[in-house]
Amino acid sequence: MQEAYYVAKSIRKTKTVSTESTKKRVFHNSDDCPIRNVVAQIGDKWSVLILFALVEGADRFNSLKSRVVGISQRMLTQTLRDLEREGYVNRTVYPEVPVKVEYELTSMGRDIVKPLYQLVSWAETHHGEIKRSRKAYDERN
Amino acid sequence: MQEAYYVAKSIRKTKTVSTESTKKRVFHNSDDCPIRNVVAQIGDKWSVLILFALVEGADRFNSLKSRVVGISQRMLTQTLRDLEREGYVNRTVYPEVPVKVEYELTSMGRDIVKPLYQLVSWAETHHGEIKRSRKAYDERN
DNA sequence: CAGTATCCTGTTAGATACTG
DNA sequence: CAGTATCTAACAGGATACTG
Repeated sequence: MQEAYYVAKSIRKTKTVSTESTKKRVFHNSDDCPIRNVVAQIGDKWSVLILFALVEGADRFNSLKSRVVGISQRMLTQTLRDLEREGYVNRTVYPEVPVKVEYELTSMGRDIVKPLYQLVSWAETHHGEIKRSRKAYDERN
Repeated sequence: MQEAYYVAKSIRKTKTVSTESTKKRVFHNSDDCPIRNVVAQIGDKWSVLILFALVEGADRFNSLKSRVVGISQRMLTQTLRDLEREGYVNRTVYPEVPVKVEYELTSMGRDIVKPLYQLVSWAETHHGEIKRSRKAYDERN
């Protein structure tokens, strides 16, 4: 396992005596921790679905709205703005009448989709196992 | 890109006429969509950090509490329960006095950490780029 | 030690109405 | 068409006090 700056060696300055002093601490500092700062961002309710929709190519606002089933206009706007701000999505306005706005993945957007696919692929494979685990847990609790 | 059941071909039954009828729809159905159902679960504030802390081996409640910096007792309990329910974590009570409770990754827990590392590794690599993108966005808006 | 139980606040996201 | 603006309900999560 690689050692990252948000995972620092435990500086045993606390008074608690432990038999295991080799374990690392895991920080969540919002500014400097990629986990909270990057993963948590795309871990919201709609980001991944929008990114996956855009993998198939540039698309317009209302087309996305109908393809990302269940999303509200408000959340589509807001999540697209967030994704644009992060650098995953480009927004292009075509000054026609009526106006046309296209969203497409940046190179970084196409890039982050790869590890996301790994994760989603894992999730698909283990989805049944997870559902069984939940069911078993709920039955014994 | 693989075609999953949460990504279905667009059934063009809406009245809107589109020049691109080949794009897929992306569902978010909570019960059947692994994205919402698995990814969103571990996308909360503490799950990934706890999983990463447990990669180093089984650990006890209060040790975890000090290692996962900033987490409250309430959220540690709650997130551990969720992770246990999903099947990522095993909880073992040792009936000593005082009681000792150990948490450790299940085989599935050790397994999901792999794609998570891929994602976090990506995040580390691109963290600077993302921060610059945010700054640029904020300056022009 | 390893939690529960309460209370409380900020955020998230849906619904609805309106606009250049 | 592609959004804003506003209101509100639900939820996530922190602080604190208490317990087997």
